[in-house]
Amino acid sequence: MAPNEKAQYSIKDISRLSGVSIATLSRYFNGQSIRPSNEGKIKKILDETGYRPSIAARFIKGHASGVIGLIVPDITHPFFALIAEGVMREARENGQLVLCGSSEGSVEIEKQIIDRFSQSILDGLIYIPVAKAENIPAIESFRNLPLVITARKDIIRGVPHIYHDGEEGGYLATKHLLSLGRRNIAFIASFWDSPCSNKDLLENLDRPSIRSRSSVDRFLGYLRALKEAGIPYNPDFVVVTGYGHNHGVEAASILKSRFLNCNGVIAMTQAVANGFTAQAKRFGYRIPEDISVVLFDANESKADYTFTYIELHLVTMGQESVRTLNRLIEGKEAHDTRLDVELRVKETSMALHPADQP
Amino acid sequence: MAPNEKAQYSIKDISRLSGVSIATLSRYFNGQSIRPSNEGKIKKILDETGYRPSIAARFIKGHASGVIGLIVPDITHPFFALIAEGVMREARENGQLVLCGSSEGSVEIEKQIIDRFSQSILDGLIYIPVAKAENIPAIESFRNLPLVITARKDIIRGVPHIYHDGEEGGYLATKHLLSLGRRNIAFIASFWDSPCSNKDLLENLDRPSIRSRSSVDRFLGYLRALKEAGIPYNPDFVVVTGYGHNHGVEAASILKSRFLNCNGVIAMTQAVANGFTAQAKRFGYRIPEDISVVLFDANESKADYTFTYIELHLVTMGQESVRTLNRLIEGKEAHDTRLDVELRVKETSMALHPADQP
DNA sequence: ATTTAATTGATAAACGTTTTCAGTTAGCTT
DNA sequence: AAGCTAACTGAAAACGTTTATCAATTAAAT
Repeated sequence: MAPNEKAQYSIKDISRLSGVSIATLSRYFNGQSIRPSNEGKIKKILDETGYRPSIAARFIKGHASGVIGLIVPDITHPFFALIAEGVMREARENGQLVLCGSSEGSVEIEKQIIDRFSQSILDGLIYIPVAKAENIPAIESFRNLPLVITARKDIIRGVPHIYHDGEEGGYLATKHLLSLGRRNIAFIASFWDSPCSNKDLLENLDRPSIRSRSSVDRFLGYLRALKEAGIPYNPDFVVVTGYGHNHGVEAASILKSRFLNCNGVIAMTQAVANGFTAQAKRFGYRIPEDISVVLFDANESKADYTFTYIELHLVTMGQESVRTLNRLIEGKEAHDTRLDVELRVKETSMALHPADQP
Repeated sequence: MAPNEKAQYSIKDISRLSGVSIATLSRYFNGQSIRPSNEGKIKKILDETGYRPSIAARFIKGHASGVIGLIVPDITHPFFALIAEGVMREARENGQLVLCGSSEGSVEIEKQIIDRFSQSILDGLIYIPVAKAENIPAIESFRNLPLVITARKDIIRGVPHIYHDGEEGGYLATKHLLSLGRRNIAFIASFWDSPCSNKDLLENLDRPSIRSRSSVDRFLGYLRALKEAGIPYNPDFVVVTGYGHNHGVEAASILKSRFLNCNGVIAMTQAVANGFTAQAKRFGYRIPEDISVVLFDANESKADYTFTYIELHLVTMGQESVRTLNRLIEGKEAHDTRLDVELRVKETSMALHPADQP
């Protein structure tokens, strides 16, 4: 562990070079008003030296470091990358920096990251947990650290959560398919791991091993829309699987094997939707004529979506998380924020051919 | 700016509680051997208090902070997200943290980030520039900071660059299409912005406004493969555009308007490939029967690729960047690393129908 | 020219560490 | 048991900043 080759200048050097006292320099850097003539001298020397006060030294004295932490389950997943983008943007606009850790979907790694973060110089933390509350490791490490939980709800009591309305999303998606005359609507639920083998999500709504509420919430919206339309719930239309392309492929195979004459599908991600579509086409179905697909947004380029999707405003979610965190850092009150979702209809959305209507 | 509510315990408290001197505690935390009886006492108190030494205070004393910086042009682009994943993984395995900034493709924002980073507590920086060397802002801010440049080559003299062999990638892609009997191969080049309007890349290889070498390098490989096969270069087969789905769509329209009877396409990204495919299908072409597509990898889930692609080992690139940076931080020599690329043939790759062979 | 208010500088005490150096201990060897 | 090492220890100074104090200076208003 070699010593760091430290910044050349200290506040003492700047004082000497500019002929302005240390105290005044400190006041200048902390936004108090100083004599214009001094300000001129200081600026000149700052320009020449490129000096900046040391964040570390200020932090020791109880100043905010301007660094916030962000823990995401997987930075390569566009869903989290978009949130991260929002976090970084808002942080930057506030003059803050972001210390970022990707837990790669593992509780163990998440624990490691939290451990490291807790001895760091963070002013606060934005946390997207992999697991449910009871499994959150080292939760006491957060003791005195302002904390915001994002993209999850009801994880830790007394902590603000920023999330979107998954139930509404599921409802809008289902209602859209119904409006196209499609009544046999499959729901492909995605979980991080240990998916419940039971396809009937109704019986698993509160299983502690369920890694993400998203699918469950959306499923509740799906149920509500069906009920409103007077369509009885049939668990055979539910597939419980993962987030990837392969899971979409798998879901298509499973649904086919159930002989359901399904004509609408709700997928949690683009990857699942693509996998499903590829496989369904191999089976000879036309998409979207025979089966119409709706998915949930997680993409930097909305143009990539062929299908109608539910817009989740993920960048906004990231930004809002920082705003909320900064309220906490400033000692103000902060509360949960539920962001709205929106249905975005694409040209591929197609009414079921009248001949096929029941 | 409210003061941070600081960690409860300091090394003094631990000293008082354990009856061991501050100096010995410090030595203990820095891995020097201490008397077993003291070690026992210390461990007991550490368990009770959860105390960790403050990174900031250590940094002031010249210790490494264990924090490295990462600047990417766009964290939502899978290309960079994968590199970031590699960086974070390797950093974590070394007990380091990553301060991450996304410049959103803007030189201005990049400048802001560099500015903030330079007053921070970084041990070193991994930098994926948006622009070419002469446009890199505040380059002097790096003066004393260990620096590695990733996914770019020949940007700053004397600084290690970690990049992949773009020329070889272009060559492999082209050769693969040739091996399928396809000789009319289009090359869709992508640039961050201000693409040269001139479709003849040959005349633009050194334009300073070209934002990314990737397309140019791959283009050189394309030329080499054509030459080897004895096919004369025809600039009409080149389209210069951007990175998005819409650009793929546009490229298909442009190529069609040139009446080229193109039967192979090389795209820089999945988005471009998808856009191209969608539009080509609208024009009535069969993919891959009529036109075979090869693209360059930037996806967390390789299963998403329908098409044959060039594997870029982006996570490895991130990891290797950290390894190189750490050599610099330790004061050792470090040098450029060129990572190999590989051709991954997918089942959709299809020989041109004999009837269509020239 | 006088009053008032705003700014200044020297100094010193923090903040939580590491480092230096002189002093202490424990483990060996006679 | 004494002597000799080698390993360990503790007090205090240092790192670069902020903050508080207080007397001294400056600028603005009358």
